[in-house]
Amino acid sequence: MTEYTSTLLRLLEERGYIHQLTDAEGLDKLANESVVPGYIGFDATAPSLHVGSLVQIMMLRRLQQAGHKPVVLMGGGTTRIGDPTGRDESRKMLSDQTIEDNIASIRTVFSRLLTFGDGPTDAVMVNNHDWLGKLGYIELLQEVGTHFTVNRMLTFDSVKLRLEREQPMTFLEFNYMILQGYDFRHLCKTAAVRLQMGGSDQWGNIINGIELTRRKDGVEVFGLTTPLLTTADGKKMGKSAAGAVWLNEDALPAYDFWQYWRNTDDRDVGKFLRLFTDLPLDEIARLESLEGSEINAAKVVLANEVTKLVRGEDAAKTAEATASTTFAGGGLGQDLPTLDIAEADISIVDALIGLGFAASRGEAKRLVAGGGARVDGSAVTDEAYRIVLEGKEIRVSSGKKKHGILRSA
RNA sequence: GGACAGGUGGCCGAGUGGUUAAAGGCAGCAGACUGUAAAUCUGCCCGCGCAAGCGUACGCUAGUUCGAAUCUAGCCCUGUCCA
Repeated sequence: MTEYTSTLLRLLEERGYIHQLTDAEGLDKLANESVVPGYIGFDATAPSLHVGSLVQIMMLRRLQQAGHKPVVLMGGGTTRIGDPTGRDESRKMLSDQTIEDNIASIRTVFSRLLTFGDGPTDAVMVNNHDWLGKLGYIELLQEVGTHFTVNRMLTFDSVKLRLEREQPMTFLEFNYMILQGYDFRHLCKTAAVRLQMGGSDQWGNIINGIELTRRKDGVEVFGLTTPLLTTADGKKMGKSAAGAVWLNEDALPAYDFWQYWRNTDDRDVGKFLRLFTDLPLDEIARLESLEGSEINAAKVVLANEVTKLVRGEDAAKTAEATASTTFAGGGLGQDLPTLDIAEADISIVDALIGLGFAASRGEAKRLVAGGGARVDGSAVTDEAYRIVLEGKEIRVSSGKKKHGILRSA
């Protein structure tokens, strides 16, 4: 398995990115001979990607590190269709303006992790709406319609599962795989792209593009998928207490982002370090071999490194400082959520809501009744309790991990 | 267009006239134990209210009834089969 000779495949293999590969030998050879432009497609359904997409983004980074050219494909066109893969329900339609805005917002993350420019190995970003949007229906049918059989399309998991579960699949969505295949061929022709990467659920879509390119142009292109990333307890990555773990700063504060990684399951530490940081492998091996509570040190390193890559050095430093004063010192870190109070005092319930720890008064009261609310570290069980500020900063906590600051305005 | 089946809380899924803010499970939150981990156990889990209680909620609308998620009619949506 690990007999690769190219820098690219060795790098991807040893850091755990490879799940399936269409033609290992062929790609290995190609990567040794020339710069390989490779792309990954991203949906523009939200203004930010979340950690579920981070593997893919990191893979583009590895591609560049290995001396190749990353192509970021924004699905401005395909997002209008909606990828049915792994979904039981049709995606709601987004307006053109929303999609454009989302793409602009998502772009900021890539600029941190990839080097963009005009050079041979500089990253570029393209939008498939630029070509899919212009495509005529008859033209599309002629171009690709002859190369796809419905028989085969029905066997793809994305379609088959939906049918088996008796969930509706619209004709619109049914066309998604065709358009994605079209993308691959288009990029191969116009940008010499030879490789498409993606999550393991994208295997079928990727294969379509490969076959289409081979049949239309006789060019061999390659596909590579990453393993489906789950946390050790079997959950999909990317969800946390507050919801999705967004990559964009304005969608999730750096401190929360840092905390997400800090709370990694013991068993995932090594895997995540390899995938999501640039640390050398021997260093990672040392960190992941830490036993018992010592592994917490490795989690701090993980949180620092990932935050540094995605949010920048300053964000990582501040988040770590906040965490260490808050948890170890019992003090107040500057990165905690803060609530400015104009009055002399505030009820515990309002404070919890104001800090975002409870969505309603009832929820806040339940939290208090359950013994989960703390003021300056000591539990408050009286829901009528009022916090008196007296000009000081006061720490209010929900449980052991969520802390916030009250401050006199 | 026709026949049949179905649309319940974030998700899955019971429930066929009052005892149903709606069983059970999952997810989530909190407590205990720990290491800001996992596993386990316990509590909570629509909103407002200190409370009694009130308001909303079982696709939509209009009815029947003292009383409806449960019955009736129309409509919308989905699936399967037929045209």
